[in-house]
Amino acid sequence: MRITLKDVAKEAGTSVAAASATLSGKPTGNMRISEATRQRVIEAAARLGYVPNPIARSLTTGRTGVLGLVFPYVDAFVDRNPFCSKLMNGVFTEAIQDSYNMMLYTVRDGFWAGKHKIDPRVDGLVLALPASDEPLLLRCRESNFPCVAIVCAPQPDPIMTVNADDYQGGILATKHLLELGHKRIMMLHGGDLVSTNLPRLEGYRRAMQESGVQVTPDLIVRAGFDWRPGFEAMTAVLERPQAEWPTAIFAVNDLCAAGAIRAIKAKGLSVPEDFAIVGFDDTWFSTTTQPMLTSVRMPIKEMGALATRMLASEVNGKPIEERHPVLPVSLTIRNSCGASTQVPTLEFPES
Amino acid sequence: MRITLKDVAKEAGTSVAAASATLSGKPTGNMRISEATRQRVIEAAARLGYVPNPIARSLTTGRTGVLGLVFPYVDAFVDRNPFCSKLMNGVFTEAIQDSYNMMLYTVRDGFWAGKHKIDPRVDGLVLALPASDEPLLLRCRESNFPCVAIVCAPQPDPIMTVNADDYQGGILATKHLLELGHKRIMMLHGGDLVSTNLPRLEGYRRAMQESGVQVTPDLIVRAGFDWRPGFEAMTAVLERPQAEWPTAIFAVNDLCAAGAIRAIKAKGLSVPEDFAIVGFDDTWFSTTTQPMLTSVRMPIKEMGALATRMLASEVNGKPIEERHPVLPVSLTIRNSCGASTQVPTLEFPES
DNA sequence: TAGTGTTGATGAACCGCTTCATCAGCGGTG
DNA sequence: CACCGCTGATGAAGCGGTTCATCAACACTA
Repeated sequence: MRITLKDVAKEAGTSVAAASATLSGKPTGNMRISEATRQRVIEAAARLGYVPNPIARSLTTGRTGVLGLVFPYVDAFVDRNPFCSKLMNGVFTEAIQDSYNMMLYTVRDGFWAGKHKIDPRVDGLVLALPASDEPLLLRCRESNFPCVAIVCAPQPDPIMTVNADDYQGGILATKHLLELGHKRIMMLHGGDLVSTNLPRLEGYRRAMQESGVQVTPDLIVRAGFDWRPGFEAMTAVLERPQAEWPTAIFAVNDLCAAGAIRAIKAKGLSVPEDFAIVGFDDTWFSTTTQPMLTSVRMPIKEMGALATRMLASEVNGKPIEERHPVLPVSLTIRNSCGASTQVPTLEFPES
Repeated sequence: MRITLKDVAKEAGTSVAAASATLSGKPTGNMRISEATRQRVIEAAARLGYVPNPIARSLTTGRTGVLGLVFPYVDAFVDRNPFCSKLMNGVFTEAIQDSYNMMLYTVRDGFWAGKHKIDPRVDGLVLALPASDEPLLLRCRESNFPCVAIVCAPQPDPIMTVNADDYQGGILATKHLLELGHKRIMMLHGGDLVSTNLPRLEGYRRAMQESGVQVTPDLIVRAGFDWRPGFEAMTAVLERPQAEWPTAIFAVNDLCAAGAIRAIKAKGLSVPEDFAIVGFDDTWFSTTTQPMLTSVRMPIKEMGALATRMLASEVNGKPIEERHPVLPVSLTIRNSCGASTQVPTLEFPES
């Protein structure tokens, strides 16, 4: 049988109320506890090995000390995209720091969106939903439920958002290729269902335009955020007359870039000799391709951590300086573009 | 304000008890509800948009409908080992199937083991702890808390376990190399803190012995379950006189194998020409190395799913046929051993 | 002495749901 | 008619905490 607060009170010779007040730490209202009683309660609790029941506590307080993390259910994402684990790592680490537990949800078959309401067992939600039209997002807004969305573009209040500067990332990647002398730079983009796609594409366009390089429609090729679409799109490109080939490629993410590299190799061509290529995300994965990927680095773990911290603040009623931070990105130069800078040929996938 | 059961009862013109009985689905005890009342309650609930409060429900029933998944907090594991995400995927998918939610925990700095008791907000735990001396395991045993441990070697009841046949895996890997004509086969093992290490090592020994090949101590080299230890161990080996080099390597997992491959390439040597190499796990990661890894395939996702299913059964008091299943492994042949069989040179990392 | 404050503590209500013991009503039996 | 058994439903007691209103006791002031 579980030890309850009543047991502790009896053991300490006090009332349940007094025991509650001392053990929950905050003598609320006009509740005052003398040092003597406090000690007796604490000792009694220790003697009995008392552990408060968080469920009972939640019922009255309306708070659970649990945050939810919501993922889309896409195998490619959960199972095989290091972006996901890194994000989770960030969320998790911060949650522990803030003494929160994490509940995990996936949006699948309308699991969350349709049949289910927001789970009252969590105080708030971190939404890692790549699309901004996800019904769950709307529901959070309507019911004014504390939540912060990662990588789904800035949203109107009260939803908080955390994003990386995808637009700047697109510019960085493209400029790098331009500076290496490329003109025919192709973008393998991810389609408009994922909201980070657009700013990356716009960054690309902007950089091209600034350099006075024409962006013809054949340079904008639809691929996707995974390996296979990258492979297939690139394969299709290589079936064009050689004169129409690009000399450089900006892929919407690293998996896509890796797929493209495979397609190139499958044709007996090579990177960076025949095609320079830049990816996006720069997780440990970028160091596993051959050659290692030059990639736009997003502070993924930090984004997860920041989102969680913001959520914890919101839940605790603390003010939040910036409700829609956009984190800076940078370019990690490796070997997939043949840049003249000195780059490591041996780098460990640390994270 | 939340709609409560009382509201529904009032709206339907019945008692709270009747409303509860119909909505929770199981007219318990001698509770009987007429079809008419049942309908009225259901309609009232729908009209009001009633959603039961799982916290209140848990308080009385003692059940939460939540399972916990516990990971060790090792960056290499959570962040960068596809084994982890795949396992999580399996656990998750099955949990949803069984209408359970998942809570995630990590064991870090004695977070769980020391200061905290078992969280009563979960009905059971899936423990993905690589070591079998984890205090949390003991605590579960003592308190007879429903739990199933994955990859930490079969445990005495009441703890359930799910394992892959690591021993057989060791045999398969080693035999493959033996059949390719190798004699000097080295094992890069992972040290004895991780419990899957030993059976894999023993499988290796067994296969060697069965073929009458001597296992000298220099063939058993301590590496680890990650990239870097694989790299460093192999680098050290390559500093031995060439005559003492092995011709083939069995690495304790794929990350370790990948590290070894890097070490080999760093010396200007190549795989499989100079060294044949077999890994262990066979996640999508195995197809990203150059050459692609021949690897022992564990049914990781299935293990996660099975563990979860077993746990759900246990929690529901259903009988469990096999409390300590050991799942079969197989060998996936790719290009890292120069096997003569026809192997794909282009394979997508599906999972 | 009566009135006012302050400190320390308590009983009981409450959170929203489940469940047990009880009961009204009613038709069927002896 | 008295009794029984069944159906359908209800009130109230929990579950284990938190919190509010109340209060005893004891100064301290006027």
